[in-house]
Amino acid sequence: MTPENTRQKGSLKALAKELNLSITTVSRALAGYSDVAEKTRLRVVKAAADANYVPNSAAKMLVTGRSGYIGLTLPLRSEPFSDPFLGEFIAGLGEALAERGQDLLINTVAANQTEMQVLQRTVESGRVDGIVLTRIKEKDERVDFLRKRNIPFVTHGRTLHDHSDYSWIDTDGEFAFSHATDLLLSLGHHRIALFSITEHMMFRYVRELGVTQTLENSDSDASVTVSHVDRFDTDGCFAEALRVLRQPNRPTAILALTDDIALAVLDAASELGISVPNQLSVIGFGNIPQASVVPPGLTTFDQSTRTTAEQIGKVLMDSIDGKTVTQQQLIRPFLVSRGSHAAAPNVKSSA
Amino acid sequence: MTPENTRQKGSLKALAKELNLSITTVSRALAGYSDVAEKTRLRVVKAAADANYVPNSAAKMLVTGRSGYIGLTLPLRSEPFSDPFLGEFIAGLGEALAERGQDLLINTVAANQTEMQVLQRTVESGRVDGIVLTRIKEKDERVDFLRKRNIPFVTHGRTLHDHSDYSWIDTDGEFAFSHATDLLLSLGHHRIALFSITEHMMFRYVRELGVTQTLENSDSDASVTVSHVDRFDTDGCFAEALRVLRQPNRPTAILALTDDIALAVLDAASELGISVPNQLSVIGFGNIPQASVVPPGLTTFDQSTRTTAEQIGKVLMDSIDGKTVTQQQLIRPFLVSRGSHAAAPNVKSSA
DNA sequence: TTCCTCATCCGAAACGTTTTGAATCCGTGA
DNA sequence: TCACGGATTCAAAACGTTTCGGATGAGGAA
Repeated sequence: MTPENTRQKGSLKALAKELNLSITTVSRALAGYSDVAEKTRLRVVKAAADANYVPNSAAKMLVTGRSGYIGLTLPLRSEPFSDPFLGEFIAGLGEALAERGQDLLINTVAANQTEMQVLQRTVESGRVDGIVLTRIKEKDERVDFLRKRNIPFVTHGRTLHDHSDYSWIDTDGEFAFSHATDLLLSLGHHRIALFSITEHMMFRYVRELGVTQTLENSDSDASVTVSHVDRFDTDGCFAEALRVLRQPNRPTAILALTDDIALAVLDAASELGISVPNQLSVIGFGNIPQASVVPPGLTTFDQSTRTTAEQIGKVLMDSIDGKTVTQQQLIRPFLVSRGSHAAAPNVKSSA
Repeated sequence: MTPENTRQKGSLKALAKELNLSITTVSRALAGYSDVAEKTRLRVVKAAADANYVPNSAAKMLVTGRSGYIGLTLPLRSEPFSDPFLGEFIAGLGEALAERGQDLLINTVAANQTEMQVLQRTVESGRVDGIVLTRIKEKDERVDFLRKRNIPFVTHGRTLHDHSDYSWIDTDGEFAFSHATDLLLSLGHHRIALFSITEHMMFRYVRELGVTQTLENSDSDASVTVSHVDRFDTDGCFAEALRVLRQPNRPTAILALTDDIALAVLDAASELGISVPNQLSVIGFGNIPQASVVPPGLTTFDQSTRTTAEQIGKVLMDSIDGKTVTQQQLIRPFLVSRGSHAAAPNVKSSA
């Protein structure tokens, strides 16, 4: 049905010759400059459409110095396989970029190189107009590099110090875990366990802070014990949960830094015949797909990954366009209340 | 610690001047040609490393005609949000490409354009050396376009007709559903319902085929009724499941074309107080994260998305290198046997 | 000495755009 | 008739590579 006009050799030159015009004029006509007569502009546009003309990306890039690409480096393969976060994130990002005509360039680091090398090559080769960084560590050399290199970038998450002079979007983990702690306290829980992670990620820091600060500021005599587990090691999480739950004075509530960990905790509870939420409350973070179907339903926080990614895309676009100075945003996750939390057992003992 | 040599103005020209050599020689030295003296080669390589030189991507692209990018167009936003498939797929693909130094270029289609337009622009602008296509329809114009355009591409899935002259990797859905049907028959099920989808995707066709063919070829008098639902419309799936399960002679087993649908079916069964697997067997496809935690555990097929994506990457690389003719592969999913299937109730009635 | 070969290096073209600064054309007012 | 100005158009440079076809120089054979 459609013309199916399959060009092979595309170029302004060919178009120009066909139209008896100079390359300059054709180029400017297509770009919509006002110094080309309306009549010829129409001629050119029509011919271009007929010839199925699309400007060569490399040539344009070379002369304008802009590629139209945003760089994102993929997590290393050591990271977990089934990560719903990644798909969501990319989808959200892609959408924000598409509106402005940018595309997303994804680099995976090969076996024989480091993420920093990939990042450096990507930036120095002029492949990208901007960079998105995820999984920010408390101290992150990638941030230092990009800052020094003076290329637009936005991070998902932030470093512990010196995060005032670059743009970032972060999930307000402190708020979430503070909220969760308050919730547990109000339900009469006194012995709380926090399952945190071993990695030095910034989000670990703020989430732990949310718990400890809230506890300190409360007039409750509740206490929290912290475990540090490898969040990608399900067996390890499970084992630690078993250990904690077998203690004589076991906690009545467990806060898990991620839903994956919460899942392992639920498993362990089930293994030990501990009923959730009657004998144990569990609250996670992330609202992964499993959360809604695992019995009795995991109470957790939704971090609206997609929205966050869209925000990141927008801020980055602004930054590339030179429109704004640095922007920083803390996005509040919201509690998804399901069946895994309840009032503490033995409520009688509440002062 | 590191030199932190922040170049701003990179170019062969600068390097050449610094070394008192011609641009040609520097270029050829870095490329490892044999017509540059070993001694100067070492000098050049050292200087390049010191200067932190990375060749400009656009310039290279322009002259070589190769970008080093593989194109992947993202599903439209109408698709479901939480799709673990996408992340897996991109991760697998990225990994295969990284080994050969290719990167992944992701295009999202904006609101005012079609996927075909995006694809065409991407190809015609010379942005990519090859294309990966997913979600193949029974008849797919994208395949036709790429074939005509004569650019390397590999599809995940295949079209119904004429799929012999291009490269594809597909999941053997026919095998899986044939297997599942056999399994149900051997467990004594006579009334089977198949929950299929409304879209005209190629995978629908082959999965349905697996069921019907197996049934025809068996000497059982079992029958199958087919429902067509919108797989992204959870409520619709649920409603249809309710309808089917409320029938006087309701099926004793349900095959769901995807795990999402299976989840809705499990929900409906639970709503009606029908016990799975005692009164109803349910088998899905995809092995999404929920499958392992939803009670009583969803029996389903794992399609090893990551491996598939890696294969696609490899085949595409071969194709770009001109190494091979078309390659086609059917990857067998494997059954993940969990708690949602069992022998049919009323086994006495087996002839 | 002269010529040839080999090793090494280099100038210039080419890739397909965008953009600058100038050229051309036309009508109008003097 | 001539100069001027505005509206159009264009030639050429530039972006940073790769590569083709020599150029240069040294050493050895005739």
